[in-house]
Amino acid sequence: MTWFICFVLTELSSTSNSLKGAAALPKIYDPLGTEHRWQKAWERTGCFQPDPNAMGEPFSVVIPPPNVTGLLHMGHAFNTALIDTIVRFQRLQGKNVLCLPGTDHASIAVQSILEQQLRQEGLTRDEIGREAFLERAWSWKEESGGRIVDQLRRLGYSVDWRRQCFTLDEKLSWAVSEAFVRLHQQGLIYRGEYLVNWCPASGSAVSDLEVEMKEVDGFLWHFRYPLTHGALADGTTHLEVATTRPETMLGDVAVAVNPDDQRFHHLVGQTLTLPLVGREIPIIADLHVDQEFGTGCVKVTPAHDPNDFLIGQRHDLPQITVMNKNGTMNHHAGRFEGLDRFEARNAVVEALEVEGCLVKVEPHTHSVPYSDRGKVPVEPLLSTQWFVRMEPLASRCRSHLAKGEPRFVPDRWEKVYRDWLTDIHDWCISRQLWWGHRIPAWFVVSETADKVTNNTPYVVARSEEDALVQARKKFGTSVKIQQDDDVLDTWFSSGLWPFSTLGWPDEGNADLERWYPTSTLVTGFDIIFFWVARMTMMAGAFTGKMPFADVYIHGLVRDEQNRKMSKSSGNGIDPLLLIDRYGTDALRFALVREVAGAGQDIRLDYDRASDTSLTVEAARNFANKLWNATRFALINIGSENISNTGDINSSSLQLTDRWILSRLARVNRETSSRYYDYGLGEAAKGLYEFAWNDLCDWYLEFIKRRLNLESKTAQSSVADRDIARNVLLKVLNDLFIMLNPLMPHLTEELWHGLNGVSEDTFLALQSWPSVEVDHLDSELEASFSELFDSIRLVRNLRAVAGLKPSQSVPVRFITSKESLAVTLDKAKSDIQALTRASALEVLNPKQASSLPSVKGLAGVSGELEVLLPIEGLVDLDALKDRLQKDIGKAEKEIVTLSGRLANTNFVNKAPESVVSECKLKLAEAESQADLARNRLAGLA
RNA sequence: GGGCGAUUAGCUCAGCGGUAGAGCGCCUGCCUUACAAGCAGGAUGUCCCUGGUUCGAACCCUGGAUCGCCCA
Repeated sequence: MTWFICFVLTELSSTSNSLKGAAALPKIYDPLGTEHRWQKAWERTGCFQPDPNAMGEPFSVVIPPPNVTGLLHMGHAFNTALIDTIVRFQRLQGKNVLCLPGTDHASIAVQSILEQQLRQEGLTRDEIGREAFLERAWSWKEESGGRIVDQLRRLGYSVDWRRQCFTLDEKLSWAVSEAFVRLHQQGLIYRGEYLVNWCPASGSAVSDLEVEMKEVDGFLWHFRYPLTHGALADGTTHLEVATTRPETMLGDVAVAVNPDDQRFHHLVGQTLTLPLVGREIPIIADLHVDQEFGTGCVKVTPAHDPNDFLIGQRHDLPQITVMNKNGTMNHHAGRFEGLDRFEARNAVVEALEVEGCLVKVEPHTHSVPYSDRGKVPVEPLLSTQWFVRMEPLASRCRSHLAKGEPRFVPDRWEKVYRDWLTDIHDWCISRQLWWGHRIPAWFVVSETADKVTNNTPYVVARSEEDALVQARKKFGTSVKIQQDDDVLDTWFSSGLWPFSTLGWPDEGNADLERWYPTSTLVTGFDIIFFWVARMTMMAGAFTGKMPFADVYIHGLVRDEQNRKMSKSSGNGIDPLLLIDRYGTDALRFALVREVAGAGQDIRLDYDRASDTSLTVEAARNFANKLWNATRFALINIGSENISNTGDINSSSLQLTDRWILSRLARVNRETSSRYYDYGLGEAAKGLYEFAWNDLCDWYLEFIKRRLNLESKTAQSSVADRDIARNVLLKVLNDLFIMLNPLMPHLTEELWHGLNGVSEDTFLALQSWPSVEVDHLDSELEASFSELFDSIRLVRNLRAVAGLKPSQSVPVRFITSKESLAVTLDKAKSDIQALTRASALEVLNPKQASSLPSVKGLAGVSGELEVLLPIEGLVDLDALKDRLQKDIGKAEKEIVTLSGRLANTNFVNKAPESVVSECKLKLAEAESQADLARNRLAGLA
């Protein structure tokens, strides 16, 4: 390890001068090697593998299993950063933490990869058969399925890799078949023929959730359907229908009009002759028809449209399917048989035009259902599938929700979840695929001539043996059974994830007893329905409990143009590229820091030409800042023993020590409550400010002279030096722990480097420091903020007057504010050092007026007047400008404040404190204006 | 059609009743022995518009605009 090598070299090359050795540490932190090294050490020592029997309140999280076919994208990085921050924080709080990783098997995605491979070899899955196909699938999974998991490791995820799960593992598959059997026993699973979303690309049914509506520019075709029995008395010879999908007209079984539509009232009950087909179809009246849309006449195709399906049911119409499952037309399409559905569209239109039935075509934008996975329009198709009856499951969830289970953060997502559970449709769970959990149902094919039909009886069982026993009991000893070919929706197994991964249905499993229900689920809002709701429904059914106490919903990472990152639009930003450039900790910190508004999407700035991100770079710079602060500590402390005279609870603490310890205690308290409340972004920001501003900009500067006994300006004793050293160590070590959840590698490295801890001891397993309430001192903090203003004022004057940094000049503070004078006086030597003052006086106005007046640099801030009594070599004009500006500012304030005080309503109705504060400010502004005017006059 | 969110400095976003904030970027000066991935100083805003409530509104309420998302 770099640190230790450096230390060893130090010891060898110079006897006791650790300063020199530490100074030889690189000035720039190199994250890559460091991060890799700690990731290996954590995994090698198994330090994130909890024991269910260990002490500590349980805290558990399951990670949203990424799809095995996936590659790490920014969404994973973001989700991981949030989960790992929470989990590491809880671990530091002494909880017995389990964070359980895994992947899901992604039926459709894997299957389409494999089928593409087969196509390249000129094969189809039917040709090689189910067994060979699955063999290929498993070997693909072994080869490529681990990629995303390895990528997750690079994020520094503190999960228990030993417990890693895959939805097709034996353990999880057992849970799936058990769940299916139990749901079936409870009458919550049924099989039937319904209109489902058919994805021709994957050759399978998909659920409602896997369908995405897209706005598409299409056309509205108007066709003329002639009346079967010729013209009516009023001259009507035909009806005009409008459709966006002409090819389905081959399956039309009726034309519907609104019963209230006077235009067509008299036609209801008549029949039309369907062009091209010649079928006689009725004109019916149905309330569903919108009179305003199109022609007011709707062609009804129950086998190819969800609304028409319902109309068909209401009017007892036949269902004529005109398409095959691969999206081509079938024999019901007559001469169009064999054509693809989109070719058929054109062909049908042409044919209708030839027959004189095409009235007009108008451009028309409408929404078309697309298959999420297949990226093609889904076809509503009649088919026999398995469904889960959702209402009973959802209703149980609604009762839990009424008791606040689970708790949504931010709470507005609760409504989204509840609304979905309230108007819920049954879930089509069968997929006509091979890669997945095969449905544990066996058809008794001997009952239907060895074929599976819609009427073939079936049994649902935990195993083929069981199935056979059941089948024999019902249908006699000579039955022949055959397992359903289909597999279950991947989300069916993902729905069991929080308990199947912990050992369910083995109720006595130690992990399950210890860590179920889990503590927090962290996921994006885009899968509330897909996954969160499915988990709560399954958990309710099988465990009687909600699977997690809290659901922390986060937004999506968007690209620099605020677009959702997606594979298809090719706008993803590769997190690994950013990690290579800036380090994992920088990426994690950047992502979390941006998330303060919980649940909001985050936009990551990114320059595609150079693969750089200023946001992540800023976080990288922060890491470097911490590295250098620690380097500073090492240079100034080295490996020397610190004498016990430097006790940080001693009464000889300096004011600056007490100030930083007060800040530390406050930041500690704020940070832990923010971590608890999922205010991760705020926690990150607070720590950033504390580390950079309080610690580096001020405290380190304050103690430089105390640490360096040899220096000319040193004014320190060994005891005082050691106090500063100990306070610095305390602050850094606490800071490392507090930052550890966000930047685990860097803080681990720095902690080891600073403390010389053995390699197998980890910061990640230490205890969160307790808040030292005795150190809290808000008055002191307030006076320090005045002190900082005073120092800034001097620096500003020096800058305005164009003094070189090397020019040392005397400084005179004049104030009538007693408390400020005291603070300034106590901090005299610090102020002198930080403002390069050759001498420093703190006077009250009376004392000042007794001194001979001098020309010089003068400035005013609040109730403080600063005078740098020097002449010559300064830019007087700039100084006058500055004073003029001060006067302007003060005068403007006087106008607003006195205006407010002149308002009797304000004085009478506003709270006393606000009014008196206003008066105080007015007085201040007035005196400031006076002082500045006097100074300006003095310069003239 | 129903619902949700956003609109604040050039950019990304905090703030959610008491004189507008941060980071980045920008300007000026500094290689000051922790850090130039840094230090010091500085500039920058009709807080989307509109009414209203209030002594007082970026913040609460009406109405509207624009952008984005979800559901039908």
